[in-house]
Amino acid sequence: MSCFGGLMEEYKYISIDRFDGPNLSSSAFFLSHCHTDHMVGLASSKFLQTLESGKDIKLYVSDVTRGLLLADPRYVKLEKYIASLPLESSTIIQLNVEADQLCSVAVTLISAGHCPGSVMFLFEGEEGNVLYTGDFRFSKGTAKRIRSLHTFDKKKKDIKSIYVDTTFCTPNAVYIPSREESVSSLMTLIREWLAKDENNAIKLLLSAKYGYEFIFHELNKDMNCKIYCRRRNLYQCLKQTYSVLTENPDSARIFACMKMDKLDLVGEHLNFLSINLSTLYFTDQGLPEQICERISDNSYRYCFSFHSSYSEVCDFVKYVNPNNVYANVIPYSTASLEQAARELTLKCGLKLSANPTLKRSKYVHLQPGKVTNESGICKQGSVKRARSFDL
DNA sequence: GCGATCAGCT
DNA sequence: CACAGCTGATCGC
Repeated sequence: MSCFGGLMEEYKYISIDRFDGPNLSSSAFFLSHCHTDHMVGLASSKFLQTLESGKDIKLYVSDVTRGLLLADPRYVKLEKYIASLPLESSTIIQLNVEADQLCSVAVTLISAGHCPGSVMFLFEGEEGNVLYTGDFRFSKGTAKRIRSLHTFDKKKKDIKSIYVDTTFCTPNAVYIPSREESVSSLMTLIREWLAKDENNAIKLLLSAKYGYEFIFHELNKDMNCKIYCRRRNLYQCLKQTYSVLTENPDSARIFACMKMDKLDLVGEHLNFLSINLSTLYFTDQGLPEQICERISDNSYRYCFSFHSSYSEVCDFVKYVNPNNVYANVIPYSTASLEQAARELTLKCGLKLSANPTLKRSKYVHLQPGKVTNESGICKQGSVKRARSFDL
């Protein structure tokens, strides 16, 4: 769950993944992907007023994110102000920072492998090269294949700061099965259950709106059937996914449902096997290859993650070799963003630059959805100060 | 009656 | 179990 407050130490005139409070003074906005903890304030009238101020303020997103936003009535009114940027190609953005002060920054979108449309943002300009990862899932070795992290002569770019998805930066999540491993095992179970009886059906319990599309596609290929999804209409911009889903429960044997959705209307005559897709927290005693857990005869829990494991995050951060590391997420069993950044830094064996300005950081990182006043104080008193770790 | 916000739940 | 999101209550306009 993102705790990023929206503002970075560098490029203070832009906001990313937060659209409320102090962020409303920003001159440009970036949305990394369509999960609600990254969209706080996006549907608010205050944010719309900011865009309508006539200062040419835009919301920059990937093409797919734009399509997903516009499929949701809450965001249609933002349409005029949404600018989609291409992947892996640097775009120079001019910004009206103050009344007569122009600033420019080059931004590159990097596909983040978290959910449809998800991207990282690489900013390059006077404040140095800064990488905001958003949420991501990269397997080991992905970083060296990302062109925009390299110069034309294939040398690594110098990265001043990285703002990292530290969701699973905890010793319990050093290893998480790949999506392929998860889905392959999942399909065996589903195949067997469906073959047993023609009234047998599958209920996939999901906890996020987007991020499970890989499963839908693999199941569709393997079982040659469409997957029921109440929210199929949100996928209109993704023809492939749209085509493997159905809104008609009568024709389906596999039902993808949000955990809190009431499914009472669907398939009363069917004999359901429930599969809860969640990311297990692997304990020190747990077997790393453990993917599923049987809860009862007709209920399983399966590990499926759209965030990188701790070792995948380390592999990426080591490769990028930044001077400063900031955490965007407080991992389970970790006290603070600072601790998360410190531990990640140590684990990656990074040598950080001593930068005195960072010690005076006033940039608050917030718990999502808890802003109650203009000064950005959380209701629960959980204001987090962002700071990189100086060795 | 509407939108915004929040507690509670999964 | 903890990846994020929905429902329903309440408040203010």
